[in-house]
Amino acid sequence: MLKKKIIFLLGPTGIGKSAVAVSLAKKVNAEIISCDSMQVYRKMDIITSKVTSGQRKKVKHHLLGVIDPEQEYNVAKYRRDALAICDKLLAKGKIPLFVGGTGLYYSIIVDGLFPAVPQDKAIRAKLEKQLKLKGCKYLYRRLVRVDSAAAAKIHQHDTRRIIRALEVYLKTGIRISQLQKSRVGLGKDYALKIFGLNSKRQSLYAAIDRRVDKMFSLGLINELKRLLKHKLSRTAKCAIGIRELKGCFAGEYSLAEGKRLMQRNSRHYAKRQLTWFRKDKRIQWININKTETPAQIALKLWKKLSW
RNA sequence: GCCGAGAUAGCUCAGUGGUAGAGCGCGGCCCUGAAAAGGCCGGCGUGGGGGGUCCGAUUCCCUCUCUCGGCA
Repeated sequence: MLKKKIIFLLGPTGIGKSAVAVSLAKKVNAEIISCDSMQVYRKMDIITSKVTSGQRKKVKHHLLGVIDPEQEYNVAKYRRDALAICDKLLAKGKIPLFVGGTGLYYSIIVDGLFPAVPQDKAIRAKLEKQLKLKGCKYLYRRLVRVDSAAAAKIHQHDTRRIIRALEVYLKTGIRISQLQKSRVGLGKDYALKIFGLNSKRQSLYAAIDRRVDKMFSLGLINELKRLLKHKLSRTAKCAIGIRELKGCFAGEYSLAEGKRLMQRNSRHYAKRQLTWFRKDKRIQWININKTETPAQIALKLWKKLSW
């Protein structure tokens, strides 16, 4: 039996994935599923560089602006939502084209997520209180006692992961290091084609800087002022630009400085994305140069789509 | 032209008579319910050129070059 096809288009922020994706999707009768932790939010169009409504008319996009910024969102929700859409597309004969730069979201789609241990607010609150009172070393030592395998992988300053590992253990009595061994991805049942877009670091960084400039000319400030009237969830407020520009609004530094920080943090983010993707040997990398149009790049990808 | 200040890591600068550091930048890495988050690691640089003093100079002295400020 022929396996059903799924395509992934990955790459760092600002590389130009979105435009290429639209062009590719038209060629192969695909619909796009965003693989981006921030573009899921409503009212955050400019700040997250969502594709224009014009492009959305050409190809159907999923998981763009579907969550209110007051709501929290996370990997588990993404996996649930994305796979539901993926199934629907496959059922009607469309190819799902995952496009984005959130490495973890990509990974839990392709490789799976370990059995559900949702957050537990009460346990978290307790752990966070202990963190404040006794410091991260105390929590780390606790983790070493209950799950030394997890502790060996987590740095003692990485409080987020220490807390999660403890949370999982306290809630279920099972070690997170044990649970992490069982994950089921798509690879077995589907034919996956995974592309990564990259370019010279220098031109990537230049593109990122330019894109931030463009956000400002598109009305970033107004969008943000409107957005900040809402109480943002702790996930939504992580989008690059919010923290940076809040400082300007508070009069701590100039707008120019805020923009500089946005550009710098976006560059750092791109670098981390590349580190994440680099170790995944399934990705077929396409190096692009600035003279190529999205359509030309899409054509290149299309030619590599022999299933 | 004269007076003053300076010339040290890609940038801004600190410091010391026994061959150098900090921030930023930059690079590498980790990653399973916050992931655009969070965490870790990485600095041999002709200490502007030349000469002198000294066991030894980036550090003291002389000189040249350049930069900045002031005066003409």
